[in-house]
Amino acid sequence: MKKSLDCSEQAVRRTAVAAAAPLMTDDVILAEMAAVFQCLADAARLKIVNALLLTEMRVGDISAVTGSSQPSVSHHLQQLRQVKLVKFRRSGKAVLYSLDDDHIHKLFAVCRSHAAEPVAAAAPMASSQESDHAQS
Amino acid sequence: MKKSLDCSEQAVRRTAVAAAAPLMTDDVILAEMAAVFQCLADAARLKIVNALLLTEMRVGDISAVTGSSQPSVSHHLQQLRQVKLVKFRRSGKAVLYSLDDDHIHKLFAVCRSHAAEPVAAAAPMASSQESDHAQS
DNA sequence: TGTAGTAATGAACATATGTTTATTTGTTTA
DNA sequence: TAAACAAATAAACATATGTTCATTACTACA
Repeated sequence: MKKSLDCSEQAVRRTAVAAAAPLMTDDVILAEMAAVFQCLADAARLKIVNALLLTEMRVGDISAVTGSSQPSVSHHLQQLRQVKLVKFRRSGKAVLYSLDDDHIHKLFAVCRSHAAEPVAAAAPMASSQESDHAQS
Repeated sequence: MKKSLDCSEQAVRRTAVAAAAPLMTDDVILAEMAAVFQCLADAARLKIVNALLLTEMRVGDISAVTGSSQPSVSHHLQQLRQVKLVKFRRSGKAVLYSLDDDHIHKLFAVCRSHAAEPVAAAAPMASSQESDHAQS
């Protein structure tokens, strides 16, 4: 077990890993981020966001467009408000909801782009395991 | 109840809402997106992603850096692989994990930016309700 | 071949989450 | 002020999720 000026891949990695710890995002921020992603981790809420990408809407409209019940939409909107992804305003007897800032637009767009990506097109190479996708 | 060429705000909104439905993202894609966000909706997994933003690592390294148990990290990595956010390769007896594509970098960055945002800095204007944040 | 070292799997548990139903709150307008 | 409409709230239920502990499967190397 003697190593002097070890430049092996292992050693390089060890160094990188050691340097990683201090660069980790603060736990409080990570928790906030998790809450934001959590809000987007539901098809019903994504549908709501999708609807609001197009125009501001009343709760009832959203309910109609997405097919979720009124109380359900109301609950979802509250969660989305809590993480500041949507905001609302009153107009007459209606409460109009809309997306809050630009982050939500980006998150939706990037994720859709990722989700819509082809599944690495099952290339006809031998019969290597096609599960998941390791490489090498 | 007679309206001819109604240009009221309500009517304009009704039109927009009606036009929204056809523009909704496909349900299958939305489900995929929800799965992706779901993977990011956990502080432990976000911590793993955060670590991998910096360098590729072995499961054991990730376990050490994040403070999660080995089986827990392994489970999380599988979820992340399933939605193609991370990939892996073998190097000797180690299995090295890393982030798969650029989407995950963007998602993490945008979300962190959103989470780190100031809470609308409690401006000293009268004593309007400071809960959530509606805007008149 | 056999023994470490490393990662994946599986079962079980406690907790968190989304939906429904029923009800309440708050605005508007007649 | 009372009726009508719209949205928020609450309780309850079934389902999903993350963790732990124990065990199994690989891979490399002696």
